Amino acid sequence: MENITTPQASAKVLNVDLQLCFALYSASLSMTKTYKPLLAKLKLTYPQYLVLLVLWEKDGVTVNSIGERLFSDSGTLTPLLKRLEKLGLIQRQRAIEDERKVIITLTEQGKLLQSQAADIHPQIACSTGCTLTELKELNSQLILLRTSLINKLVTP
Amino acid sequence: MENITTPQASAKVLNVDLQLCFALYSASLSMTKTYKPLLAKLKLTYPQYLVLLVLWEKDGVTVNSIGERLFSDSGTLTPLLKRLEKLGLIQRQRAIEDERKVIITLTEQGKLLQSQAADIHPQIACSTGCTLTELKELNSQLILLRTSLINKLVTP
DNA sequence: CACAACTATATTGTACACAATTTAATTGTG
DNA sequence: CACAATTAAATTGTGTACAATATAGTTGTG
Repeated sequence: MENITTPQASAKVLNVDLQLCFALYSASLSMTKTYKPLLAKLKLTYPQYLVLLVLWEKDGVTVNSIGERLFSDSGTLTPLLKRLEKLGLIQRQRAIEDERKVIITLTEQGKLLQSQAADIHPQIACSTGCTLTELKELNSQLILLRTSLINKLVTP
Repeated sequence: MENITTPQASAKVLNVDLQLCFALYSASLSMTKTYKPLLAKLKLTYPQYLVLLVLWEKDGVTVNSIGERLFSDSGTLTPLLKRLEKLGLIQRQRAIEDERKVIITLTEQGKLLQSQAADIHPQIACSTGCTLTELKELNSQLILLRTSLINKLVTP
């Protein structure tokens, strides 16, 4: 029977390698580093790539809807989207029916990038050293975890 | 039999929710957000907390050794450590035997913080909605993933 | 229709993350 | 011992992440 209040147990719990948070954090950063050289060929950063993934699915959407999809807000997205605009990949224009909204649309160049990006995912999947089944399993576990954490945040 | 080259399969693979990278990224950000209010009470950020976890295990170490442990470099650590110094939690001093090295030592205040931080991990574990077994399992899967990714980075 | 409340995005400021470069100290070689 | 190569940190510059605030447009209510 473990007693969490003993100094030994407390030290264990404070060991960085035993904390899921750190595994998550370092694995996420490693993943970003793995993407970096592949995305550099397309002159994209990893968060920019995520935004494009969302837009390739469906564009002509608001900043907010991208933010909901990616769990980020305008403070992050506005400058990021301006960089994508400067790269000529998207267009930003105020909605006519509600000028508070900014509609993000892919340019032809932005649409064309999709086919070039298609190579990336399989290469990453290979770098993980996991089988497709393992990847799917880990993916759904992480989504469950994320959902729990977010729910605890909203209603603590 | 799946053929990855069909437009359908390609669209699937480009769906952001199906990509492990995004699950990892968003779960990691959610985790950081969960820690934020708890760490705010100690006036710490999440990366600062990670550095302290390493130091609580063993202090009197170089910047580099902290970096190896946390997979980060001096560009990130130098300013972070200066902030911890300003908070009075650590001391930074050049090693006598090799003045290129900077030795990081916990102050008394920095050591005292450990007991206050002990509450945090159990609270996070609770927010994940996972059992201890599930947490350990996910943790080791993520460490394996990280190792694979880093190995592929070094020797591509 | 005036006007408060709300909504969508933008801006500002702090703190990473990380590549690239610089600085200073140390080590290996002739 | 001189000096090139190496090493450890620090610095610089770009790109997020995110809280807090500001701005501008819209909607609901009397």
